Amino acid sequence: MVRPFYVTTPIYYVNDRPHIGHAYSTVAADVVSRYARLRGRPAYFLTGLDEHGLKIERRAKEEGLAPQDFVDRMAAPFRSAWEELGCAHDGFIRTTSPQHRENVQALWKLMQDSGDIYLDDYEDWYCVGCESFKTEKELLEGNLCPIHQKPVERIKERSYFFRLSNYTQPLLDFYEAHPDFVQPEARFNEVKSFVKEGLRDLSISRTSFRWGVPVPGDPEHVVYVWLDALMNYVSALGGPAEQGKAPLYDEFWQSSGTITHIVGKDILRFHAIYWPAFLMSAGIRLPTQIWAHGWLTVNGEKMSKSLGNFLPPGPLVEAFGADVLRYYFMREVGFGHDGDFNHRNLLNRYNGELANGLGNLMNRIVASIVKKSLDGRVPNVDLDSLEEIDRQLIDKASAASQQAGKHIEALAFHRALDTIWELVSAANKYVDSTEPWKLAKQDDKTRLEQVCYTVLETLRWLSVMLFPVMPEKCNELREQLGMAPLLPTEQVDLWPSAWGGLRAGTRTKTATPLFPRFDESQERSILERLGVEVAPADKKKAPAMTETEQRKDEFIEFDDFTKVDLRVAVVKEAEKVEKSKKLLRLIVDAGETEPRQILAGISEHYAPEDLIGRRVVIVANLKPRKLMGLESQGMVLAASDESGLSILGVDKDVEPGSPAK
RNA sequence: GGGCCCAUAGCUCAAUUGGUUAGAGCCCCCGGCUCAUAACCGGGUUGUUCCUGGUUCGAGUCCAGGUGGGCCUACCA
Repeated sequence: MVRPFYVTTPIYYVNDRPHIGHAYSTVAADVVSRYARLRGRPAYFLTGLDEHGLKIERRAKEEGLAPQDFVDRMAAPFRSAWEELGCAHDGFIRTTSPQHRENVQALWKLMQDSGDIYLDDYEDWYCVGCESFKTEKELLEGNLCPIHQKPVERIKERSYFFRLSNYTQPLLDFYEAHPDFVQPEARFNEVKSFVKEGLRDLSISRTSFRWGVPVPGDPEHVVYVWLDALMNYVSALGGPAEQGKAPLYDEFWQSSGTITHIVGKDILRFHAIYWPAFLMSAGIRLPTQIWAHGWLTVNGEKMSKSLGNFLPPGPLVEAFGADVLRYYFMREVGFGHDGDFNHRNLLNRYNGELANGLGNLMNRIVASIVKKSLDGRVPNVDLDSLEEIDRQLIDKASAASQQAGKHIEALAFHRALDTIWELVSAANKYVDSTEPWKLAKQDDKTRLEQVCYTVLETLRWLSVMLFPVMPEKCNELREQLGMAPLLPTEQVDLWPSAWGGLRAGTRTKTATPLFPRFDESQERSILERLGVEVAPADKKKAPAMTETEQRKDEFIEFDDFTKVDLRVAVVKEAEKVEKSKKLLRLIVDAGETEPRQILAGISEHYAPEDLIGRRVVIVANLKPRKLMGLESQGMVLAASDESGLSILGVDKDVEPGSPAK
């Protein structure tokens, strides 16, 4: 029950400034770690920064700074962002720290001792933005990286390799034995099917830049940034380098505690495949779970610098407060799904749930009825003499507490909050049904006290259950209840389970409403200040695609057909493409000044020599495309059925280049 | 090409894993209340559970096929 709990966010690349995507991951990690602490578990929450790599080295140079000075400068906004958001991390790892570098080298040696590292030549395209090699087929037209749309570079170097191929089966066995290793399940399936295809050895060193951790014993090489980065989860705790004198490492990694890595879905492969393989090789225990969450769009659009909707958390925190933003993150989108950050929606949830729901419940009881009729004090009631309707609310609270706890443990934050709001709603209903204001007028003091106590105690429960998500607001709520701030203590489970924790006679306090409602003009000015364009009359939801539009005609226009430039061409040369099963490389004369190179996937059906001299029909204006590193400047038409494939030709020797129509 | 996931009210999502009449929230309309932040409470409207078939006493749930969407992966010209 008191197993240690270790949760991490990804380490963010310092080249960026913090945005709500980073904030979302970090808040989630903060929420689970706060929850674990409330349950009395020792918890450690790690976040940090990835500060190495070619991109940083270059950026620093551009700015005329030493790399270390550059990253120092870029690190500051992250630290302050997490502070503003109330993310109380225990550790903040930076990959340039000596402790981290030592541990990366220690990991390297452990992997080397296992015989999993060897030296070989490597040549391929490299994208500086991704910090990774790209295969030909991934590249866009003109050798552009598909992610960054920037040119990749041809890099040939001697490189150390990790025998990832040896871990295909061990990984599959591990997945089999740990069916919850990756969440959500659909993502786990993707990981498994990727591994089942068989893994190739991984290049894990670079000589093309210096800004990284030197390979032990071969300082010409720098450790591959992903190996470097993944190691942070262990190095932050002291790691294998500090063997025997790293109490955090012993407590949170080497114990039987839970280790949860929260990651974005884009970096799942590194965490679910490479990282466990590295650890297996080094003989270090594996994490318990990798949780891949989705992406946030902003008002329905993908967040990007070029679109100008790159959203830093700072101004939002300023406008709404950290807890409101945290609440919105956790409430709005199912963890694991993609979601949308929508300002309008945030305001609706704020007014509808926080202000009208929870805030008003608190206000109507504490600042009004209890204050006016009970002298602002928690009444003394006999819990055994409560009425049925009181017990129903208590039962509801009990159920909510249990359910919400389970949901948070499963990182289903939206469900947890859903459950908790059912209780808020039930409590408001309870107040309406019991009508304490009438009891006050009727001088039915005993009943009035019972009703007020029941609501006050419900509020106390809520102040605990919502604490992981809204720590500040919950402590304010507690202050108004006359209670001390929550102080999680190891070995003590504070999660609500016993009714009656609120002491009779406690003096409640009235203060400003917890969540003052925004009226329309306030909403407008907030949105204006944030620079959000608001559609006047509820701009119709993204028009998506209407079903009717999708049903296109079965026919195409003649004009459509004439767009296709079909021509007769004569095959001049033909050869098999090396290492390819299906492709033939053809040089054809299409009546143009230069011959064309066309790749055709017909190698299984035609021998190259049988094609030379034949007339074929080609699509001449097809956009060129690279296949196996060779550009194909057109397409050879062929018909196929179960028995095979047959190239289309002409039955007279028409001139090369003749149009076909 | 191979694979995975999904499809439920106008929107966002539930449905105890095959069990009664498919439910919430938001939105909209009507009513009540007046302690409260114009808050709260009640009532009302909206469904071919994507389609077709199958298994079953019983299917939103399981099976087959199809359609549409998302994702992973691949030498699709």
